[in-house]
Amino acid sequence: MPELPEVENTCRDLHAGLGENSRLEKIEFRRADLRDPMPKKKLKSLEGQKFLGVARRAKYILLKLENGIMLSHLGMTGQWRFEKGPVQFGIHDHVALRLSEGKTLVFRDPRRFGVLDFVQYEQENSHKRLKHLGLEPLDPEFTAEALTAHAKKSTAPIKSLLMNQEIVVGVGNIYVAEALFRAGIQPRRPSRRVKQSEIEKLIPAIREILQKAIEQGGSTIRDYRRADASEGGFQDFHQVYGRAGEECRVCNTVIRNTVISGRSSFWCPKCQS
DNA sequence: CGAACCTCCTGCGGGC
DNA sequence: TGCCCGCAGGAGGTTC
Repeated sequence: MPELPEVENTCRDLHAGLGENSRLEKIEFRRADLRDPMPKKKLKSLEGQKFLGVARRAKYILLKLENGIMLSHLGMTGQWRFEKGPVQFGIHDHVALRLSEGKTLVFRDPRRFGVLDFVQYEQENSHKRLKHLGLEPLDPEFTAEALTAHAKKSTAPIKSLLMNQEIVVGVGNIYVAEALFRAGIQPRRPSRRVKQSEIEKLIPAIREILQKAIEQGGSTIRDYRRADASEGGFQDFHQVYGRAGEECRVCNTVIRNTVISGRSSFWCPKCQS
């Protein structure tokens, strides 16, 4: 489900909902594993500690407490939500963080592709889930030069290159489609054959799409919800994702869906070459 | 080695 | 109406 804009909004919601002085009173596990077994003991060691902040790295959420970091990934259907007072748990509510003032933060994840892990402060860059991550697309280090260096030596379709989290993070199946449309590049083009001038368009295209999506609260296709259970709004701005068979809003050509590495890939045959 | 494929899991929408 | 199939926003492991 969630790509950078959805994770970023989740982080902002968590930051706002936790406020200045929230404390983790208790963590309750309603099952033992998500994608992997959760490190119960290590996470329980965070009980009693204050939340110091919320950060995002790639599609990971870092809940920073006094003596360690709770790392979460939403997978396809993960969701954090705040509850006040007694909680009516659903079957897919797997973890509950009991906070001060009778508030609870609930992690729900029907497909259980999500992750909840523990990271020590010294391991922020060396933890196994964080150490292989590539550039943040909204950071200035994500440049045409940097992307070209990878593109030149890759035969993979440009779409796959952009979704490779070891190269650039946060871009998933929705936003790669939208960014390639904006840059006028076919998703199947071999990376090494994408011209320098096109890469130079791609960088701002990715940034602009992600920024706009963040501003709109992300895309709600099915499961994604903000921490207050409201929906995102960027799905209304999708130019190609999920629009196979419909007309391109720019040139009226019928949008196509091609399978690349087993994933749906939406594009306009006229606007993208 | 890189790239494609497979897998984990549940729910839902479309087609019959 | 009801059942079955295919597909879904991720990503790590396996295979070729």
